[in-house]
Amino acid sequence: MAGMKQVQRQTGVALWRQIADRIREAISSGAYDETGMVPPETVLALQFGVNRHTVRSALAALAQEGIVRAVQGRGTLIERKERLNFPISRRTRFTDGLGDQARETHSLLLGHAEEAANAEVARWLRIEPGTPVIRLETVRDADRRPVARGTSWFPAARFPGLVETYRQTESVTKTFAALGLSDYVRATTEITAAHADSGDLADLELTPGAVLLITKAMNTDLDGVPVQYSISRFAADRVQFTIEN
Amino acid sequence: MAGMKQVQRQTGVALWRQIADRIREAISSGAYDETGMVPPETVLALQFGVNRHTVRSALAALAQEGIVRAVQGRGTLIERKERLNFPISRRTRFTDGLGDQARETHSLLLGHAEEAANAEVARWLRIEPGTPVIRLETVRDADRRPVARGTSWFPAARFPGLVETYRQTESVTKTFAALGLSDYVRATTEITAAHADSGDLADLELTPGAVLLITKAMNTDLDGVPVQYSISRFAADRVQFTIEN
DNA sequence: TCGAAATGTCTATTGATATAGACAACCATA
DNA sequence: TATGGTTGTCTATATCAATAGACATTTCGA
Repeated sequence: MAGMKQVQRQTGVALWRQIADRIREAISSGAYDETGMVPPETVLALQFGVNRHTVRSALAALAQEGIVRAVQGRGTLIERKERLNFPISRRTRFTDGLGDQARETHSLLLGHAEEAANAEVARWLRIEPGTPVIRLETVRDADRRPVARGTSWFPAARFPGLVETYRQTESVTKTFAALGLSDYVRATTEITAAHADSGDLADLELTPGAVLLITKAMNTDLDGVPVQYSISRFAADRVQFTIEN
Repeated sequence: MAGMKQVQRQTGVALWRQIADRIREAISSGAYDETGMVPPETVLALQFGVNRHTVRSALAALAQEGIVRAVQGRGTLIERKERLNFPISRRTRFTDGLGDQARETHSLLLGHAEEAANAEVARWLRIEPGTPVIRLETVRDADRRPVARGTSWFPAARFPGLVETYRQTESVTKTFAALGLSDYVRATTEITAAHADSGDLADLELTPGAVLLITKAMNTDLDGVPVQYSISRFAADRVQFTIEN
């Protein structure tokens, strides 16, 4: 069964990085749950058909991410393996959706602006291009680990003081409530995937080549009037989405 | 504005591949729609802060994928930029969902087997582990381009002759209809993202490091009894999902 | 306490990646 | 048809990625 877990050569992605990605995936899928450890370097080298030093480079990268910890004489221990689940439904809310999956969640406001809606934002919010909108740039953490970074736009006229309220509540739901919108629903969600860009790498503490799940979502009030359009970029190795119909 | 589009060095992902991924993304987002061409190599080299030869490696990779075509003396033309949209709803069907986005769709049956349900399949189909199930391995094309590869499981007792029917109809919906199940609904969809593995690279004609959207989906009959569980792996640069609530 | 098994460190060599510069070939158009 | 702008090709060099082998160090159990 040697060489079963194949890697590709000469493709612009270093073998050690491909192997790191495979092991990370294997860890989060529970493949090593019995021992709580990654197989020995020599075994992995045999499985992937590469030199032991190449495996060591991969494990060093995972150690850097805090996923594993090597102990001389014992082996390489798994430190962390969770993947958060986000339900997507008419009632989708970021923090509530996490439920008891995280003990602690935070939303850090990176920046904000009041600006004129561009064509895309105007289309989603169903307003005229050029209408004033408020833009928020946020990073969301769960248990001190960044999970997603996002940009949200809101019609400016409807939500005066939104920025300050959001900064205090760290919650869109609470901000809406404080500004007189007691309930809202998720109308549309688009999901794509892509590689992380340099901004993602910094904000989400990722390594290049990392995979993102990207959502474009629109929320409306109970009359169907759009109140929020947001683009969120999730670290794909930390989350999954669930849709119940 | 030089060096605006940043790339990361010494991270196991070659610069030319990072740049290829960025340009691919820029193309599909319509950034170069005005000219129908990629900017000149010297301009890209300046933007990314790399040598022109490095940009050429990236463009060569995109040409290999059929996304661009370089013409000496003129520039590098964009050949293809589409991204298919898959609506996910209670009525989700693969081929119908594509609507008029593709002129021609195919489903190639790679393999099939009758086997005992493992723990995961049993849980999703709500049957006892060990119950006989039929497994289908398929690759789906749209306009001659592979879009997704998938594995589906069906309760064997309920659908005798399923394999032969599917091979003829190339459609789950038509197969169900032929076997007496006139209608069904999508109950649950889980979405994750990951890097392509070696099987994906071959079946979907991808290059290593490519990004996949992965769905685990369960369909039921109108009484809520599971009739199909499937894991599908979509080439992320060719598709997006839309959820309407 | 010895030995097996595991990670840590070092040297050396080869091939892929990236930079640098120069010039050829080709296209559109003024 | 001359020119500027573009892609194509070649040489040379430095650095990173990967292989190979040897041996040290640590842990754990027989």
